[in-house]
Amino acid sequence: MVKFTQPPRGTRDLVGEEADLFIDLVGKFSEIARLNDFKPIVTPTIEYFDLFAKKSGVEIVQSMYVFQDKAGRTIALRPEVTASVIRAYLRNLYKEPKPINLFYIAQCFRYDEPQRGRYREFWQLGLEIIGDESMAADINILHTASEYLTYIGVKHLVQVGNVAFYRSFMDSMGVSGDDQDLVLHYIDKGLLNNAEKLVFEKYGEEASKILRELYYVDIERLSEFINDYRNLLGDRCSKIAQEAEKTLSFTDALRSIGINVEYSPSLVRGLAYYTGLIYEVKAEGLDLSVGGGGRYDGLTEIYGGSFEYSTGIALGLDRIMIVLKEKGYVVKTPLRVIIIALGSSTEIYRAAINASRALHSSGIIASVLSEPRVSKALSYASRKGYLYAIIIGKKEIETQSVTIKDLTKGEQTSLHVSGLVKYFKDALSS
RNA sequence: GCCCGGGUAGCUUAGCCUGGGUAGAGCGCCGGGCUGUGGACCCGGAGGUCCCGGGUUCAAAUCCCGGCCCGGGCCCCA
Repeated sequence: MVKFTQPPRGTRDLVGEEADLFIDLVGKFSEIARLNDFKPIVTPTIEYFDLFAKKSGVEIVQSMYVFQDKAGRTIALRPEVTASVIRAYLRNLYKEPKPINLFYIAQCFRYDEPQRGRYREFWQLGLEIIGDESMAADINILHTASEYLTYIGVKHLVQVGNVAFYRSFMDSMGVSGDDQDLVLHYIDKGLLNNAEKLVFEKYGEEASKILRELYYVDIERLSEFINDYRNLLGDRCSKIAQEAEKTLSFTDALRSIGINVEYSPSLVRGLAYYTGLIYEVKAEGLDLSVGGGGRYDGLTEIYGGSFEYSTGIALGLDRIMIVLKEKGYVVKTPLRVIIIALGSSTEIYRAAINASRALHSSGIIASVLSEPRVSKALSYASRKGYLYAIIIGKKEIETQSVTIKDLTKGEQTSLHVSGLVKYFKDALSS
């Protein structure tokens, strides 16, 4: 039987240090995104099921939370945010000058079997750029993501792939769209043999040989490789050569700005509507990826808009938290003081509240505890980790003073109320 | 969907294999020692359908069967 105190499977409560960490990381993401001039976007947690059914692969659709609302609409909890961003763009932002840089912080839902780093409710930190064909957009995305990860102390590696290679070659070799999806699916799973076998049986030995070579080809040799198959590729040759060039200069560019990057031919992220460059972010010390994204040019068309370029990334906040927790990351806590109102007379309480307001105006965290016994109040204060306790009781009211106790040193001083803020400003700066 | 491990106080858990008396402990919480001075310490207290149901037995947290729930692995993803 489920206890009432237990949240549904695959969801969790964040309390204490975990909640602090969560809020800290969300704040820092927003900070970095804004510094890079991304604008926030907030979209609904629920969407029409069809929005996702159109874009995402079978896997995602099957793992969605779907239900009928009271009016019989088929609604889904979002499994990801990109579809919503594109929808919102088509409705509200299409007239804006391009490119449009957007960021979001959003919880998503997938009905998977929960395990380490995989929850049914999870948080994504996302960046999207709409309306920029150039590689600069992808660099901007990854640079921003990387700047964030570095800021919070997560060492990371970016793996880069490009689905356009496989698609173009397979187009040239006459591989059907469905078979292409299957091949990419196999490659994604690391089952090159299955992919080869499929291609061999249906499209011949030559085709499977090329597929294999493509899988192992070095990025530096890619252009050369494409040149070797100039005849086969025909007029696709120039397009794919361009993609190869783009991929190479993309990785070079990332490397030149100090990002750890590697080309990974087996990276295909087969499901969604990725059209070119794709990337995945691995954090040091975690098998799971902490982020992924890529180009999805033309997704706007699928939703009935005009063609637009777009690219983006989503970082998994829950997984980033795992990395940081293992590293022993601690959120810095600012100065917190507690004001002990000794007794419950209106005068004392008023003085205590006024003191807290004065401290707040200087950015100091202060709260009032009403408690007639000093020993209890101080016990609470020290166990709660306050550095200072300010005592206000009868004596203090009579003399217009406050008693400040430094809980670390055990020292205690008394001063006039007017000197309260200055005391803590001095404490802060020393 | 498949595979493994679990479910005993708010939390972490001992006990289960090898059946026996009132189910223990640590942490936390509350109170007192201490009516204007904390942490530490000492004393005391509250808090349990031992996941649920059935079976075996004089007797079940413990053994058997069924179910529910949770975590982790495969796969896939963030």
